[in-house]
Amino acid sequence: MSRMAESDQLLALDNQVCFAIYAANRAVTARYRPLLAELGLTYPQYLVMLVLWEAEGRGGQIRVSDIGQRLRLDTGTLTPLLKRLQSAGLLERRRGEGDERVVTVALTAQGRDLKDRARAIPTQLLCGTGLEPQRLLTLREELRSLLTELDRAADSSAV
Amino acid sequence: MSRMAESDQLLALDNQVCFAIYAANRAVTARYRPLLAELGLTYPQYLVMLVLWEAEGRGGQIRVSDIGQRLRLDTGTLTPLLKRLQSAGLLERRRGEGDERVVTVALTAQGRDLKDRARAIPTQLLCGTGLEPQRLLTLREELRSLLTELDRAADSSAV
DNA sequence: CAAAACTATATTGTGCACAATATAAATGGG
DNA sequence: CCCATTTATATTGTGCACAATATAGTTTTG
Repeated sequence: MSRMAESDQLLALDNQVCFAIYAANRAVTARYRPLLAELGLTYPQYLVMLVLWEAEGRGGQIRVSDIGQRLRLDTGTLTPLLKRLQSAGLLERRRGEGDERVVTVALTAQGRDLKDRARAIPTQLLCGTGLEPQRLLTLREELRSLLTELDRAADSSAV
Repeated sequence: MSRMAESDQLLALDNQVCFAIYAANRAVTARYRPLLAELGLTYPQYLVMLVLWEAEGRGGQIRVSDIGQRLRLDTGTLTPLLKRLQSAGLLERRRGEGDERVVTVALTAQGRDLKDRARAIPTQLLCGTGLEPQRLLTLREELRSLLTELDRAADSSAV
């Protein structure tokens, strides 16, 4: 079939799982983009809002580092992103009373209300694509276990 | 189990396939980062080099738009990236002789030689993580078919 | 053949990601 | 108690992504 050397097959773009993930990730976020634009959100901002909406049921206060841990993002990403969400009026940032190092994030009424409009997003996305829910569930679990193994590998090679 | 409303389940972060892809993508590229740093490449630069190494077997000349089509990236991403690879001495960019609008990219000797060092990357990555090749193949195929269906959905809703 | 439409790349601006570093505050040991 | 260490966030700088627009060159069409 191919005249490529075996060692070259390992470098063929179509054989790279990493490229499949990379391309799929961008295709999926591109699919979200027009829907989220109606809410005035980017995709990473949407993920932060998901975390904040979840936190509502557990007191409503959450630290920047908690968001970072949940989304695996560092402050270099989150600080400016949260400031933009604050400018948009969706949340407030406050220094912790007890510990002055901590910054606590809390939704505003506007931020809470946005959840009602966001509820339509997952269904809209699914309907627009015609993807089978069961296949997506399988894919999600495989990606999750990939992530778990990458974490374990990273831990075992840590200093 | 959960006291969340059903409509809230759809917005739960852990139920989002999109977040699973997003997180997995960043974890995988993080895994590549130290290996690619030894070659002086970032992850997107590595992908471009894969395309160029493949093109070697077919004449060695490739247009910017060909790279863009293959990687699904636009010129706003590729132009500065290619300039950085050119500064690194890995490739040359030339205006097309026939059509002055076209920019052709060709590897330098140094760019071609880098392939020998890159061959170790896929194996190194696999060994470092202990992932089973068969599961990765399955995952890759599922991501590919997801991408195909997203493309079809995008086409059918196009103007 | 000239104007319009199209094509290929470049530029500009915004918003992530992440490394490296800075700053400030809390904590723990001598 | 004081200094070293640790912790939490912020800042800076580099490099993607992508929308919008610009520029230049080619093709099509009246």
